[in-house]
Amino acid sequence: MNRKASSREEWATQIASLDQQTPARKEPITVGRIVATALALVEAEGFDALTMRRVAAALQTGPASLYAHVRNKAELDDLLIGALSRNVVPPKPDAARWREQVLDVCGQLRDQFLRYPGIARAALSAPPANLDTLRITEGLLAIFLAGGVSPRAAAWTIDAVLLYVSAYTVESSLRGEVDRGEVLERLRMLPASHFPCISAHVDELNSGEGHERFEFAIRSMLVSAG
Amino acid sequence: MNRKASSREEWATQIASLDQQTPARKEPITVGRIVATALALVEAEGFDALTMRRVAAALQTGPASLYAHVRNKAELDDLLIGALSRNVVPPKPDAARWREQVLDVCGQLRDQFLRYPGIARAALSAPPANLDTLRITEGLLAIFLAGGVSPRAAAWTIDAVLLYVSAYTVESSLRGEVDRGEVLERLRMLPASHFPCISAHVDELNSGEGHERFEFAIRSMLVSAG
DNA sequence: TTCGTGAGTAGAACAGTGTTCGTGACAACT
DNA sequence: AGTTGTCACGAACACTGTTCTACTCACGAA
Repeated sequence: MNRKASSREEWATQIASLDQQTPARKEPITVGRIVATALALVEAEGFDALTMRRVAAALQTGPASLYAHVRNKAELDDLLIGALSRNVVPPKPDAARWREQVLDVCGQLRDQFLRYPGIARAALSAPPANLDTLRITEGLLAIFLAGGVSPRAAAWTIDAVLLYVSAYTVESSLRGEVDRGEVLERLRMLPASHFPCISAHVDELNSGEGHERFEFAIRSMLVSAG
Repeated sequence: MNRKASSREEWATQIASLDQQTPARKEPITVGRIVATALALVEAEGFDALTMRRVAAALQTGPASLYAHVRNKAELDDLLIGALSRNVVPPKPDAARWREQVLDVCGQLRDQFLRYPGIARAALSAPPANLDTLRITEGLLAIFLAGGVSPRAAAWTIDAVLLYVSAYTVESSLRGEVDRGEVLERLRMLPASHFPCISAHVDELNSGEGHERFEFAIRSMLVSAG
């Protein structure tokens, strides 16, 4: 009975394949296709929508099929931030304008993180030994050293800067959901008796268009070095 | 039949309550008890172990009971970082040593985050309008202003500093799991052909005992201000 | 040509997760 | 004494990541 049923199913699939001019063999699943569809999913619906089932469904298969190419979801996250880091191209070091070059690299990374909302959370959880992110570290280190910064200060500043970029983009990603004016309204409601400084400077606290705060923060980490 | 069965159960619970000298009425669930058990859970097993079911089980009840006091898990997270922020006490502003005071507040916050491993992730996702974290912002703002920093620079620097503390503690929390020597070993394996700067300064990249990197980063954000 | 063999493909299931529904019991006010 | 409303909570739903286990199928050897 079982064989008969399976032959019936096979028969049905053969009939169904008559409609497609392409051969019935489906395109094989590769790591590249998985990463590509995952990135598209995150770009469209955010990092929370990235589930193994969603990726598998987009590839017209079940979730189990992914585990032949990817060990974990953690590894998939890792691959994503790797693919994303590959889009960042560090400039050739120019000693005269090394601060601007650092700012440029950080801006590239920030834009990559913001393009895929919420993915920066994965970057914070990712192991620091990812080969593609190390390429960015290498590029930054070259810029710093060309700028005359001591190796130790360079290393520590790079660490701080990369950490800040991740944190900034994590926050910035979910600020998109919440209305920003809402925050300002709540700050205005604070009683001056308990929050004198905040009440007095609520406009300054909420100021900063675009990425002004971002560039301010990065620059402030660079002035001491060198 | 149903009534008979329920009366039987009631009879059984009455008999069971004979053993306890405390009255059968269980201690009521309150927000405070929920937060306290949640904090204990995070302190002992980390943020990933914090689930509604685990908290409910520790309170000897089902998960549904929590939702009468807490809207969401997100709100519970918020309450946790609020309770944790209440442990940070900003010093009375002293214009002469305002930088050290900022470092002190950041250190307090860092230690709180590290005491409850992984909870900093919740701090990054939390809305910025939390009343207890605003208390810290207020304290910092007072210190900055007393130190003669302009309101705008103060506001932006506070933002950057708090973001960095969260990111630092997030990373530091999971570095506890992975062996640190492992990272160093991987860095040593990098080919100097592709990673000349990293290979040349691998020791500097891995240096920094205790919270040296932390204090370096915070200080570097403060030198430009003022 | 026939027969394994081994890699790639998935369906089903498991142990979790956050959250909601509806029932039930208790305390307090009328 | 009766009613009301708040709190407690078992059961269930829709998810999540992950694994087990069959099953297909191209490819190389006898």
